[in-house]
Amino acid sequence: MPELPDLEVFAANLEKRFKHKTLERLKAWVIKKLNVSEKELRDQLQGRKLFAVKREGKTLQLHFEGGNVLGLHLMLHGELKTFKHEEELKHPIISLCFKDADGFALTDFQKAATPTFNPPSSDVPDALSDEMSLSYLERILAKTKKPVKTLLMDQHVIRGIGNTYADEILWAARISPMSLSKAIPKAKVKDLYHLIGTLLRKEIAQIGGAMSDQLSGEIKDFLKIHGAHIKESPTGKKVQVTKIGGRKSYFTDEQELFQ
DNA sequence: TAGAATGTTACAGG
DNA sequence: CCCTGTAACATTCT
Repeated sequence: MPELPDLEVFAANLEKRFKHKTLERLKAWVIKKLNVSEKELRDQLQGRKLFAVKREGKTLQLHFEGGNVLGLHLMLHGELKTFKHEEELKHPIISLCFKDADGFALTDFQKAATPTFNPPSSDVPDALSDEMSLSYLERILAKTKKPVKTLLMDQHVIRGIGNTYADEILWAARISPMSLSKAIPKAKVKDLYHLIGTLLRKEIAQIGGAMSDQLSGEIKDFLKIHGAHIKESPTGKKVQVTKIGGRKSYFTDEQELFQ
């Protein structure tokens, strides 16, 4: 469920709760999408200390003592749930019990959320990484006829931006989400580039401030146009709705359509 | 109460 | 073969 800013906050909050704790027991409830056996996961991770939790694209990565990493992708409906007794979990995918702490689990009623042992590193730049340069954005936009929103959300091109923040970023940049990627003028691409970084970072700070130490939930308080309940943009223009790539998209006529 | 849900992927069609 | 758009996935919530 969460998008990049939420995941960033969850990563920080997982560290707050579990950093330096030893993983006592791991249980894989749904193994269909796991890239290794439950036994190998246990052999490699149980008894090890968690020393960092990072966000990479739309995944969380748990770094354990010994150099092994457990990646978690929440997909559309995945959630992190703390628990005292794992039998109480609804739709668990994988659960982790730590010494001298509660456990936490990845759950997903759709069974789509995926744990990955030692996820391979990616060449695709994360939206908040140094590799995400203006020249890179110019290059990929020039290459495609897809609507710009579709491109921003394409995880094979930029990692981390989802449906909600694609709308938010494009409204901030005053670019219509339906704009033909290659038709966007250079000056506008520059605006877009800077807004990706500043908007996401601002959102992380705001959500972080509002979340205390939560690991789940959605804070939509800071969204400006994405959401059925939002009728007007902050500048008082009517919010319009359409579907792009099968996903609801919110925009206003303040956003210029390039085609 | 039928439809929508912040994602990804396989597949169809051009 | 490359590019783009659509449907399916399984369940819950409104």
